[in-house]
Amino acid sequence: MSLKIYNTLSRSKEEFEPIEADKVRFYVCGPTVYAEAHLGHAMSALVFDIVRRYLMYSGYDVNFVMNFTDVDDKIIAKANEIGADPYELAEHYINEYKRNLAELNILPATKNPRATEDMPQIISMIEALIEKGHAYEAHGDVYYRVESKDDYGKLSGRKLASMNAGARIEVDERKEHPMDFALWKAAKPGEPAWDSPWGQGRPGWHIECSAMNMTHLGEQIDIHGGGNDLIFPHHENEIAQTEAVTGKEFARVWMHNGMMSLKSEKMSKSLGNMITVDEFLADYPADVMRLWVLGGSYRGPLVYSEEVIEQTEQAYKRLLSAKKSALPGAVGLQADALATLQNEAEKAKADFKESMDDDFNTAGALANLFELVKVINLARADGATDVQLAQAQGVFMELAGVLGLTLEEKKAQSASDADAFIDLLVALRRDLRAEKNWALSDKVRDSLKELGVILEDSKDGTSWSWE
RNA sequence: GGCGACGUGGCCAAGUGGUAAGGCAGGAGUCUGCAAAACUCUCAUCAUGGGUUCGAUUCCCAUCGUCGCCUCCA
Repeated sequence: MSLKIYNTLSRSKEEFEPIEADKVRFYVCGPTVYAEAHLGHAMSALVFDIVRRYLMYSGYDVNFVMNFTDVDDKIIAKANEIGADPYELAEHYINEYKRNLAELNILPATKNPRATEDMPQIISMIEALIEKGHAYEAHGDVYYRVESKDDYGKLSGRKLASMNAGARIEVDERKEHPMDFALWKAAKPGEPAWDSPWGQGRPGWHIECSAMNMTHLGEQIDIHGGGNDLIFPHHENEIAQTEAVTGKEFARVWMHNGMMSLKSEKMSKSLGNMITVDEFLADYPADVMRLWVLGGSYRGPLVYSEEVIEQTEQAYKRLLSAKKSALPGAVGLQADALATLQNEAEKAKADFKESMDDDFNTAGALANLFELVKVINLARADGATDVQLAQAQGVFMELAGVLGLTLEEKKAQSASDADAFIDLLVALRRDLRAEKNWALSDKVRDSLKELGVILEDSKDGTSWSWE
């Protein structure tokens, strides 16, 4: 079995073959940092984290670069609005973003380049484009000439002619063609600006990604990812610029995640219908967010609703059940039953890989994981000992880890302090139960539940856990 | 208007030319003082209408519906 990935460029699944064997050059478009990260950002980041983890699991050495757009109209506008320095504003949100990623158990990028830190490369790339006739200067601005290459539009499947017809944007007269886009914008008074051959100014949005790609990964990369809202114009323009400069194919595979929506409307900063990552994580473990994303197809939309999140939370609890220890009085499995358990675990692993190899079919992989949960729980119910469960549970945790699930149950702040008292209550309750004082023993159980401690009785004793 | 995606049980969601994974919820059991957990059993004919085929949910066409992009956006 080999990995197949859906390539937006060809609109089909293709066998994945990196440029250099065993190495993957992976670039993902990060956010423009002027506001808190919302669940849509989290979805995208999780999708590519899962892709990256699976590539690593498959033996690839992954060089994962995600940029931050830290100079842009929105950042400047927001900074002016609140009277802050644009650079510091960006700095603030970059740190917040990184904190959110860490909380979501997303592996840190190999590199997080920022537009403002690669200015010389951006400028020299624009110079190269002008030199080759793909760009032109006009009053301190520099525009990319979309008609200079005849494959413009190949990613998004658009033809210049048809776009022209529907253009409702006011056409800037300095442009040769309405679709020409800015590589460099002349500075207006008070805006952050850098020196350039065309005067003071700042880079356009698309060129920074091209320049950062080239600087940090090289002229050609294996995978370029981002939200599907970036296909046009952002990624289309990135391809145009980069290929115009290098004359080589830019990215082998273009991956795009679907959008998150809230009540049938795309969640976005500009629409204001967003739930921030912090808001979500205040109520649910990071694993629930990840599990929710894993439950669907990364290319499709994800619709937020309380009901779905609660369902996901229940599913999460079921996943957790596989980790539990053997029952107190476990007598051990017969040899054939143990063999079945281990075979099933290996089968789950093989099925899991097969699912993931098919364009990261996480919903299928998750189903394979749940099948393993069932097998483990069944073995435990049949009396398997901890030692006998270990192999299957090891496979289970390995696969969960590939998906980035930690399955760590959250502990109360002062867990270590409380433990002794809870143990004491459980011991007292055992005596109450021995005396068949059900009223009091139930009261202890109910009261502890209100404090977030779950008691579970079995004929061999009582176990407890934090909710 | 142009380009694209999608429409599977109450909810979420895989998948296949030969009658449909998994999760949540529901129903019935086992276990238990009770509860919880776990386990067992149970719950769909795949938007609609045509067509191709021995046979389609899966291929083609049309219709309806939902969503995304075409402007900043993960």
